Amino acid sequence: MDFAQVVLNTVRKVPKGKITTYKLLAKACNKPKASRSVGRALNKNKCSFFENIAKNKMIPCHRVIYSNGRIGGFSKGVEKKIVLLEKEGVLVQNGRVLEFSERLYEFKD
DNA sequence: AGTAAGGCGGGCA
DNA sequence: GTGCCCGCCTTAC
Repeated sequence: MDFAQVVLNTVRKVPKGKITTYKLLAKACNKPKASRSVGRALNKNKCSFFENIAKNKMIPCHRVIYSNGRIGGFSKGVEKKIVLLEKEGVLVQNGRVLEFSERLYEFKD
């Protein structure tokens, strides 16, 4: 299993209405320092929700944000992710997730 | 409080 | 195999 695949599989575990961070994702993959690669892995897999839905992959990359509660750069479509987050019940304002810590989903196994 | 620089880790040319 | 790229994180100012 490739690291990227592990990451994708992990992101898929995030329930609707919840979010996570790259750091937690990296930690969940047993690579706590690979937070950067995590983001790259998602981008590599072209995690443009629609495309994933079409492929039945459903990788909610928009649920993955920074550790400081800010939205990442994503694929130049941050605002679109914000809309999706709001549709899932996650309020976002000024590029930040409201009650981010409470909505944070740690992969506590 | 916000901003700057450094460092670590995998993917890809 | 080497080097550069990045959707990051953390520490320092």
